[in-house]
Order: sequence, then structure tokens, then C-alpha cells
Amino acid sequence: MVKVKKARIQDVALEAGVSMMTVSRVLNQDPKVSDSTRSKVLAVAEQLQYRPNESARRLASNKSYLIGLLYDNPSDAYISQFLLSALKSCRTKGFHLVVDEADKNIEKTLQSVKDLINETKVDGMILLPPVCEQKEIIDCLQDANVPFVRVAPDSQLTISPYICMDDYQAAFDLTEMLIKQGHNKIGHIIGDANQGVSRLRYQGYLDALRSNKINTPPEYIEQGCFTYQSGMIAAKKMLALKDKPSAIFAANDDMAAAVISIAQNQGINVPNDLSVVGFDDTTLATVVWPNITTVRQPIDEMAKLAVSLFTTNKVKDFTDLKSNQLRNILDFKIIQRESSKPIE
Amino acid sequence: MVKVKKARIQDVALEAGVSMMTVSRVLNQDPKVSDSTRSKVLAVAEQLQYRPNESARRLASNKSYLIGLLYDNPSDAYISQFLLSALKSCRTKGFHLVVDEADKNIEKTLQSVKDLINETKVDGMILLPPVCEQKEIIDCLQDANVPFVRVAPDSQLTISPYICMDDYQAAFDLTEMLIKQGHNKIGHIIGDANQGVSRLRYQGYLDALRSNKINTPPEYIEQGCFTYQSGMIAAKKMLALKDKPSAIFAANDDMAAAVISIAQNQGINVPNDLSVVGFDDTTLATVVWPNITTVRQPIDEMAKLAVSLFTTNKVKDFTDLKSNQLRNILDFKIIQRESSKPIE
DNA sequence: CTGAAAGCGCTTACAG
DNA sequence: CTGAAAGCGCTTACAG
Repeated sequence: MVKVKKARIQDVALEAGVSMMTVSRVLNQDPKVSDSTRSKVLAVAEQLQYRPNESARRLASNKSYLIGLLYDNPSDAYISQFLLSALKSCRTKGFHLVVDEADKNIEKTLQSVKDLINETKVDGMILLPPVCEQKEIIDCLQDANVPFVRVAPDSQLTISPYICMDDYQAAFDLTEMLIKQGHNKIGHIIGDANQGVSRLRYQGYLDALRSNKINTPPEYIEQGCFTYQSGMIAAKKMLALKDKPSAIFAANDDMAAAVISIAQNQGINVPNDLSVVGFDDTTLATVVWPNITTVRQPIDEMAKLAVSLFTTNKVKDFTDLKSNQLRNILDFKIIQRESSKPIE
Repeated sequence: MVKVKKARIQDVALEAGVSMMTVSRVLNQDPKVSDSTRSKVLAVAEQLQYRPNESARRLASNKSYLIGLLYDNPSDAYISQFLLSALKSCRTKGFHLVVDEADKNIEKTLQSVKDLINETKVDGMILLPPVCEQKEIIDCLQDANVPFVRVAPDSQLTISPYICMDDYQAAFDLTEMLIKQGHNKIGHIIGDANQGVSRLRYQGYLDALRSNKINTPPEYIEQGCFTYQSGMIAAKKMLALKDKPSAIFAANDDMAAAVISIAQNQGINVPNDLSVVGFDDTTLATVVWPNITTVRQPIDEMAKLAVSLFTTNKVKDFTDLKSNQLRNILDFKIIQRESSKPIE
């Protein structure tokens, strides 16, 4: 292999006829550089294919260029998608991700977070749900003055930005879509009672019915807990009713998949006799048959945004963020697939 | 927050009454240090809670302490589990993982790998299946003299170690388990024809039947391609037979889940009327009901081992590995769940 | 807006 | 088996 010597900051400086400091300033987007100097440096850097040496930068600046990511449940497709996207974002910006799993024992998790701060010296932390609700962890980060972002949190904080989608609106839209397709007997399986999104999705469902003046018997609403099994139990009850719903909106894909399975088991054709819709657009939605109509969470974008909050130097410290900068609500999308169809 | 000043190599050297170099040698497991010096340094390092500064080490040594990971299909539960485990291993050893997704276009992937080598300067690469079969990539790594490990490869190479489980034996054992439970009408759905593991699992199934002197009609064997849908098609055919199998062994969990769904759809009770077993123990295995009896791949251990091949200094270069060091076959485990049971 | 000097905390290469 | 010197490629802090 022919080894091409990598250009150093010195090489760029020499070639551009400026000092190393000036090059460094340009690269770090310091505004105090004249435009002419800036463009010259940029041109030379481009020409020499200069890439800063990350280790030297880290060592000299005493910044880690490391972002911590704390997650809860490793079996969730959500996590892996978020992770993959975050990893990709980090890579393009010269950062690395230090991933840590929260322990059931909050004390252990806390210790782990402290290690992340003291030893690894992360520049910031990304908190996934539901760890992002843990008061102890939030306090710890705040005490240590480590900026953090919370993803899909249940509660809002004024000290830290959060990233989420509008679960309420998505549930509203999804329900209204069913209504527009002629369904007026729509059941709902509520998600885990301990998660804020369950409440929001349920409320969106209710309000869509209300604004379309549709009355729904209480038997059409069942409490689930986001698991396949809880979906089966709920589906069995709902499909045993004399007056069955023509559509069931399950608060996530796992429960929707369970509904489909139970329906098929009872000889109820999906989607001809029963429309089923889910939420999240996890891999499960396209792995079962018929594929599930669902709401796509913008997970990739969420991860990208979370990372960029740390990698862009715009905001050194989250404490000076204005309230409108704290909110980052991303767009969702309803994905129509084969598990639902209009009433004929 | 009280800032505790981190100990540097200098501090350890001073306290231990040796030079920085000696401390460095001890830390890097250089054998040319007397035992007494070594233990003294180690004791001081421990007492001072010394942690080497990774950036300084990287800069001075011109080693990246970075491991590249190239994967194919992001939707696979397998990938995320591997990733999480590898990430964890890296963290405890002061390494970082640079994750890259292979492109459909081999040229693009190749370029990406070259960037990984030249810009990021990874110390080594982990190749997941099926990218680990790509000759172009293997050649590229070899030319660049970058050591790499292949995970669950189809073919064997003498130039690079590989990590896998014994798919043949696992399939054999799983089939034999069904036989011992009284099943002698056992169907099999073969996996993707392009993947070596499909062949191995199929062969294990066949040999278990053979060694138990069980004849099987050709209708009991269907070609699938590891997808849920292919499993449905195969299951429909097999369950439409007059003389149905009492057990079906699908070559992965997705297809097993499909078999369960079809069976239930036809009023065939799983496991009372039909035992179904899968392979891999992905999340799907416990998400559907009944939970799937399957073979657990030791994914976490595979990832850990892959990382450790680069982090332990035992082998600087994989070219001097002996053939028995190339093979790393890890243990699998059969997980009995509710989708299968003995014949009564 | 720009630059010369010092230093970040390690390791390499050379001595002995 | 051990050590003194030089340097890795950046940035910080100070000048001007």
C-alpha cells in the first residue's frame, strides 16, 4: 500500500501563508477571522485533504469529543435504530459515542454515570426513555455541569432540551384516518400505564372520536402494557364482543401484531373483516403478515438531532437556551400498509 | 462539584520512585520489567486511581485504539445485540468502535472501508455476515495490512481468524431433541439459499433423522429464505398435507413465528397439535405467543471475543496465527419454550 | 483580526 | 531491566 502522508495543521498553515493558530481558528469556526483569510485557509485545507487529528485535538483542548448515551432496555428495536443513527452522526463529526446501559438498581446506574463523567469525561449525555425521567440521574448531571438531552421524555424541564414527536397528534391523525375510511367502531388498546406516551396516544384517539361525534362503548377500550401478550389478552376480549369493532388501534406495533394473530386465529380476516393499526413502525411492523399500518417515529432524525446539539458549537451550555430552543418536536408520518383498509 | 485532579503517569512515576517509561512499560504489559518494580508500580497506580489518558496515548503511539465494525442489514436484531455487546467490551478496554454500514453498491462500501483505514486509522476491523464473504473487502483489508476478524463466515480463510457457532451441531441436537420427545414426523424449512448457515442447519437436521433411522417424505422439506413471509408460504404447504408433520423445525425464528401464525389460523394448536422450533433466539422468539423453542446464538460472547482479539496485545499481527488460533467456535444452547412439547 | 510560545500526557527510539 | 530526551498534532493563554 502506498502510504500518503497525512496533512497536518502546520502544512495547511505553511501553504496558506498564515499561522497554525489561524488555521485552527478557521477550523473551529471562530468568527474572529477575516473572510478572505478564512476562504484561503478553507481552500488549502480542501486541496490538501486535511483532516484534524482527533487525538491531538482532544489532548490539547481537554475536551473529550465523546458523547454518552444512556439507555434502558436493550431488546427494543427502537434503541438499536437510535444507536445506529447516533453512531453514524458522531462519526461524521469526529465524535465518539460511549454507550451505557442503565441498571435496574438506580445506585449502580448513578455510579456508572459518574464514571462516565469523571473518567471518560463525556462532553454531554443523551438520555433515552425512560431513564430520561430519573430524577437522581438528572440531578447528578446537573451537579456535574454536564449538558444533556432527553429523548421522548414524559415531563418537561427548563434546564435541558428535549426531542420528541407529537404522540397526541399522531394518534389523533391515525384515528381520524380510520374514521375517514368509514370506520366508526374503533377499539383502542392503551400502552403501558407508566409511560407518558400511552396517555398521549389514548387522548389523541379519544379526541379524534369526539371531534367526529362518535360514541364508543367502554368495551372498546382495553388497558395493555406494550407487550405482545398484553395485546393478545386485550384482543381476545374485544373480539369476543357481540358487536365487534371494525378497527383496532393498538398503542404500539407489538400489540397490533398480537391483535392480528388473534383475529386470524378466530377466522377474522385482516384487513377485510378487521382493520388493525399500530404505532412506532418498528421492524415487527413489516415482519408479520399482513404488514402493519402504523405511525413512523422519526428515530433516525431524533438521534441525529441529539448528537448535533453537542457537536455544533452554537450552544456551549444548555443553561442559556431559550424555551423555544428547548423544544424539538419532529414530524411523524402515517404509514399505510396491508393491515387496514376502508370500509366497503 | 469538587474536581479531583486526575493522576498522570508522571505522578505515578514520582510516587513509585521510577521513571515515566517504566510506568508506561508496566501499563502496556511489557515483559521486560522486573517483578518487584512491576508490583510496586501497579500498587501505586491503583492507589492513585490512575487511568491513562487515551488521547495522549493515541497521539504519541500513532495507534488509534479504534476498531471498525462493518455490518450489512440494520434491521436485524442480531446486529444490534452484537453491537451493544461490542460497544460494552470496547468501553472497558479504552477502545472505541467505529460503525459503518455496508452499501448495496460494493464500490461505495469499498470506499467507505478505505476511509476507515486511511482517515480513521482503525487498528482492526470486525466483519459481520454476510459482508465477511466479500472478496473485494477482504482483499482491500489485506492490502492495507489491517487485521480483521470475520463473524459467522461461510468460508474459511487462513489469513484471518473467525468466530462462529456450530450451526450443524445445533441443528442436529435440536432435531434429536424433537425425536427424543417422540416426534418422528418432523418438517424443516430451509433458510436463505445464499447463506452457508442454511446449508449447515439443513444438514444437521438430515443427519439427526438419518442417525435415528427416520424416513422423511420430501414434502416435509421446504425452501424458505429466512423471512416471515417465506415461512408462511412453506407452512401453508406443509400444513395442507394429509399426513401432517407433528413438528416443524424452521431455520430461523422469523420463519418459526410464521409457522405458528399459520397453524393457529388453521385451528392447529401449538404446541398440542404441532411443535414448532426456530433458530437464533432473537427478540421475536419471546415476543410471539407461544414463545419459541429455539437455539441461542452466543452473540454477546462472539462480540466480546471479536473485540478482545484486537485489544489484547497477544497477537500484533494475525498473519502469525496458527490454524488452531484462527478457529473460535463458541457454544450454543437450546432454549426450550412453549412452542414445542413431547408427543403424549 | 493574527501570531509565537508553551504545554496537553503519553510513547518511540535511542542509550546504557 | 531502566531512563533522559524528543516529539506526536493540536489548543490555550497571552500578546499585539
